[in-house]
Amino acid sequence: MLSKKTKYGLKALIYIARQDSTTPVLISDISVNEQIPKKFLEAILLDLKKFGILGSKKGKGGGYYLLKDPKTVTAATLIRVLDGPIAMLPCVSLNYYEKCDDCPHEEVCSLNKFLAEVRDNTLELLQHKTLYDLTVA
Amino acid sequence: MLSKKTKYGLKALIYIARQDSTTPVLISDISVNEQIPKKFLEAILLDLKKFGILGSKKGKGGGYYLLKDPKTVTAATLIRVLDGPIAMLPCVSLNYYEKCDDCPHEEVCSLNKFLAEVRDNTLELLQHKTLYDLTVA
DNA sequence: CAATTACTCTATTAAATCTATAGGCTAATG
DNA sequence: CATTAGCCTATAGATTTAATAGAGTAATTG
Repeated sequence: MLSKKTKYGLKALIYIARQDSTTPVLISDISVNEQIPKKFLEAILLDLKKFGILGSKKGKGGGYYLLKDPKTVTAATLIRVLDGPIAMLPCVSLNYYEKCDDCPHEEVCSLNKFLAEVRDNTLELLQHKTLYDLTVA
Repeated sequence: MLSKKTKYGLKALIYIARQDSTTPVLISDISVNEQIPKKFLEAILLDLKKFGILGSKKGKGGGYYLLKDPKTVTAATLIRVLDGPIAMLPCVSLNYYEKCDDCPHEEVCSLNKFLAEVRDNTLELLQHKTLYDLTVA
């Protein structure tokens, strides 16, 4: 299951992507309209800024805005940034790989093989769905 | 990500399914060979028993054994029993559905629509992979 | 029938993660 | 220079995860 952080983050991004891209969007605006706790949202947006997805502007007329074309931002990227690994086990993660303590031979572990298949299957979908797709759906 | 409980449970089931089905398998046997903390494993197997997947026998010659044909037990069922929902959000879960507090109109929520698609995609794979498949892979 | 074996039940706990809030600070605008 | 709005640090409650301890119960076997 995705964390609330991830759900909030995705909703916020969709919200921002749907607005007129020439003016920044207020945190409080998103908070009210998407029913996301404001302070929690602040932290999430800051995170998305650190990863280069959002930019921000302080002071009057400030707020958050997209740094990238929504058509180039995939759901896979967003979920990884917000939630972490997409894979079901660390030993099968492409971006957050970790060996299992148990499991002496990963190459012949049937669970590993199976979950790699699940990962590829999910990734195929997540990598072709963009933020833009989510704004028009 | 799957919990360790789930990983251990799946490994234990695969281990049991690979043994001669006429004699029960010892907890300690599984624990040693699959490197799973014994006490933790006890609780997991008990869980799988409650859900009717495993049966058990006490005393000498006792242990755990499958109650079902491995070809009829799907990965989807096992993950649900051990880990819970397969869906990425409660509002998109078939077996553990819960409405989002935020989100006034689920029908027009693009996140809901998208994650339902992800769920169907994953389920398609998980429902066709059986415990038997995992034992021979 | 008693000793042994092996699963069962209850309880507890340490650690990690998630969710959320508080309050002061800094930068931009007009 | 006052106001606006994001930034930073700290904290904290709740929940979940992972694991352990120890006594209890049922089945087998000699």
